[in-house]
Amino acid sequence: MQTLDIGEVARRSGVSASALRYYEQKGLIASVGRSGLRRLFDAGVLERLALVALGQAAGFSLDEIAQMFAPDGRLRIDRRALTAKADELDRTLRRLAAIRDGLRHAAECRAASHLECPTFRRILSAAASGAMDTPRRRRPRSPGPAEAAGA
Amino acid sequence: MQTLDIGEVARRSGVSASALRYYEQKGLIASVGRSGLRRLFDAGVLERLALVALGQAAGFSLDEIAQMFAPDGRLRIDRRALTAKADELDRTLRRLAAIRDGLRHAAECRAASHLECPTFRRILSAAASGAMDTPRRRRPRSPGPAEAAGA
DNA sequence: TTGCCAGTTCAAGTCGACTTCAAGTCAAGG
DNA sequence: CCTTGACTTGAAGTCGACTTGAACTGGCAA
Repeated sequence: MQTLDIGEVARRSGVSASALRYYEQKGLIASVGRSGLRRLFDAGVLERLALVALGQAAGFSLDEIAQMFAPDGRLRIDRRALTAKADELDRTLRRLAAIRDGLRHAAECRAASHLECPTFRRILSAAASGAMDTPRRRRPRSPGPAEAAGA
Repeated sequence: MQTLDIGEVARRSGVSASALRYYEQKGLIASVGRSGLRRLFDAGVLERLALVALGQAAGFSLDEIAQMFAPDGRLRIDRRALTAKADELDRTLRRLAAIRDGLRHAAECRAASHLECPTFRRILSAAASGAMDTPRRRRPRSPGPAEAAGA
């Protein structure tokens, strides 16, 4: 199997070289050797990176994702953790949907002040009660990936 | 109208005193005066905090939320921004729903290895293509609020 | 009058996921 | 042979939203 240098992996995966080194430190990926100082990666790293991206998208931290790989590199799925995360996503989805509706309402509502609009006040009190605690913002991530992991 | 000290506001709103001072620095809330060194807040601050919480839940940064209050303290709604955020939430919702389904599938799928499961591979390639870039994780936030802002 | 305790200030620290920087290495091309 | 430029390292910096720490203040009860 061909080996790729870090720049090649970066290009194909859309993950920056510095991030790749960071991932290696964290044990998320491994290089298969060196050419001088340069890391060489097996093409399989692209699939691995896709798994990492998927885990991140699901809301797992890099450390949690690292747990999902057995020392031998195989996938070690914890079904309980996945189900728990799916349930958490369900809750998040409900919360975000409510907020989206609230935003659309606020953008259209013609009440003199939103504070006088019953719908808005209902949403507001939900927020005040902590029922809507923070989701967290997505990153900028600009670079055009380019169809990694031949799936 | 009665005034509240910072501890009282913290208790009623579920927002820590240090966060309240931070919000004041940022111009998100204002105290109505002092008693010695101690800030005094008008009870209206609770509604204001509910608005802040709502903005955060919607994914606005504190700076963006600050923009939504006119200098006089009234709400200054930018309908365009709200609609844009609602649209963004729609995209996020779709993405998260897809991932949730993927997680549930992965938790139940009996393929020898997930990497051999077509459904999983499809999801994986979506992740690899960057189509699923990160949502961002919710904070711990433990303290039991207690029904602030009499809405 | 004293001493407590909740408040105050400003500076620095935290967390996660990276990025950036300075200084150094090395393989290949001219 | 020498330059170039993509790589290497470790340390430090970034961002947002707070928290924590140290040193201090001041109103109120005993």
